[in-house]
Amino acid sequence: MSEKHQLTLKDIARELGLAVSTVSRALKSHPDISKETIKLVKDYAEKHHYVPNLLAVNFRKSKTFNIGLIIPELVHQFFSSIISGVIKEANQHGYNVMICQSNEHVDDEKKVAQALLNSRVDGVIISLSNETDEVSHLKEFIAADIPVVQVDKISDLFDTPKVIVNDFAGAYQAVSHFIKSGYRKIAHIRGRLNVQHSNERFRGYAEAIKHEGLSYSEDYIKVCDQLTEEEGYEFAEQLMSLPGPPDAIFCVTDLVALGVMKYLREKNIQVPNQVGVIGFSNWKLGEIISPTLSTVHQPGYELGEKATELLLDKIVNGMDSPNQTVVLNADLIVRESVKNSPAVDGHY
Amino acid sequence: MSEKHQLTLKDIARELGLAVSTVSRALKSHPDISKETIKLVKDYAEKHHYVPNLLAVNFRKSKTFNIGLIIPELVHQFFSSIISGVIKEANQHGYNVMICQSNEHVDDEKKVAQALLNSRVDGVIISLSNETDEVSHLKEFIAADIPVVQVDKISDLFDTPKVIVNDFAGAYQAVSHFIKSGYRKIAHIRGRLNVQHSNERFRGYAEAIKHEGLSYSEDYIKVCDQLTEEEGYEFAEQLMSLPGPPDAIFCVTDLVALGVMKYLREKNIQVPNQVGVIGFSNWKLGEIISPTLSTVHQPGYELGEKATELLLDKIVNGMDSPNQTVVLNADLIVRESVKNSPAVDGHY
DNA sequence: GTGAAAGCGCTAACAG
DNA sequence: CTGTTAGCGCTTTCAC
Repeated sequence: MSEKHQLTLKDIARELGLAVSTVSRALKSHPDISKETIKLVKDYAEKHHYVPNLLAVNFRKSKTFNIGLIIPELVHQFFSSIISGVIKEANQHGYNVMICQSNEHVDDEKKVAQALLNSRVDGVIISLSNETDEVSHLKEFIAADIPVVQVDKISDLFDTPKVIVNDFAGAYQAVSHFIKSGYRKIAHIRGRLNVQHSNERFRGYAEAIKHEGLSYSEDYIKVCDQLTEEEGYEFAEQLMSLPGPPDAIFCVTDLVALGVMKYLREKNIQVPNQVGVIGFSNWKLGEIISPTLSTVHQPGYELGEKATELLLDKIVNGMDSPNQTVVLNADLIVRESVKNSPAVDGHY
Repeated sequence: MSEKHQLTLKDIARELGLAVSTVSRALKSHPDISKETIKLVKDYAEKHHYVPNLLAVNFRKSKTFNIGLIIPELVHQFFSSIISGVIKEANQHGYNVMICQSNEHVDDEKKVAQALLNSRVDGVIISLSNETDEVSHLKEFIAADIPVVQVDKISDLFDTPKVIVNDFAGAYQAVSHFIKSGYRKIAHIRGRLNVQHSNERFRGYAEAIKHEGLSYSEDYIKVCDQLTEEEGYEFAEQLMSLPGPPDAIFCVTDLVALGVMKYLREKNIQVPNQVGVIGFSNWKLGEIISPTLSTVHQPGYELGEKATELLLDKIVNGMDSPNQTVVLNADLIVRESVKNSPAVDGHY
């Protein structure tokens, strides 16, 4: 294998009988440099495959061109969509992404935050762990002049740009669709009371029902703790055993909806004719089961893109710009688990 | 906000009346330095939260402490498991991971390879795209003295350390299990003829059947092109319409198996009693459908860990060590889609 | 227009 | 044991 001493500015300068600084400026088409010299240098660089030593450039500029991304877990369709959006947007602007997992634990979150701080990332995007209820470890970034953007799972205690999904509108849309399709007794299996997502989805559910002049009984609201299929199954059983069982169930997430569908199938309750089901998140598996699951799509990829856009803006233009909160739409995807009444067809 | 000029070695040297080099060496407990000085310096550094400037260190050492990871797609359970393993192992040794997607296109693969080359990563882990049939773009890494490790989707044209899954043994295990459970007419929906995975799984199928003194007819072998649920459904229909339909179907991947199960459910063919089904990959959704799907687990996380281990070895110890190929086991996970004959219980 | 020189923070040979 | 010195490759004043 040949000697692979990488070509440096010095080499080019020597060969061309120029000064290093001239070569450096020529390569960036500095106005001071004559057209001829620029051409000369650029041609030489191209011909000999000059590649700037990023290590040196970054050192000189005190920039790593790395941004940190802290998410609860990597192996998860929603989060990997976010990651994908972040990477694409970051790479497009010459930045790398350092991915860290908190595993939904605040201790891990603190550890990786410290690591990112030490490795001098240029900025950080974070989606908070479920356990996180104070943000001192994140404020250290701000203290070190490193911008932060929060995405999806955010905290009001921390003033940064934020990108979130409109859970309220998504839920509202789902429940309205139930009503337009002829369902009247709509139950909701919701998530924990202290989680913002769950509260917003619940609010969307309640508002949609109210807006249509309907009402729901407290019996129709069930609270999931772990958001598992088993809980869905369990709560479906409870709901369907009520004296007046619901004719539609809106679930806080797809996995819970699958548990519900499993129960209904076992009891030979027809979906969507006897009971309609809508989930939330648009997991791949909703397309695969039968009947296919109607759900509310969360635009993970776009969340990642947008968050990165906001972060790069802060990195490039400084921390002083105002901290906006961007809200992306969560849209209903209608599949077989909701019946298709004529009243609805008219609308779409 | 206070001035946040980061503390440097120079600062410490000045404060302590020492030379910069002494401070540098003290911080790494160099044997030449006296215990007292070491303690003095370390205490000071600790007290004032000295953090080495990685940019400078890396520049000096010509090391980025970045490794590149090229995978076909991020939003995919198997690949995100690999990523997760790579990140964990890399971080543990002070390396970052730059993730790039080829989107299963060789053109994208070439582009990201070039980008990684330019950004001077210390090493690369790659899982080839389906389209990749020549590896000149990867050999450039070797020419630049950057070690490469291949994982899962590999090429024989490129001599590097490799980490793969024992597809043959996994398939063999699955089909043997069918036979031990009392199934005799076992079909196989396989993948493309030019894909190594598919061929190995087919070989495992064929060998297991042969070993048990059985045989299969060519009618029982179907070739999937896209590995979709639809193809599974389609081929299940074809298989079950044969004059002598199979009593078990081994599928090249879980998604195909789900298509098969969908067909069987619709035709009211009982799984597992009339027909047994086994998939491959251990996707999350196999646990959720009913009956739950037996499948062969591919250890993605472990693949990622092992590949990183091999890569770091090359990075640290140089490129000259021999290129080993590590084969990890793919183990059968028995769930409800295979009947539980007494003959089997005895074995496990 | 171009060149000379300084310096980013750190490491490592070399010298005492 | 510790200090001096040089230098990694690049950018950026400041001269000419």
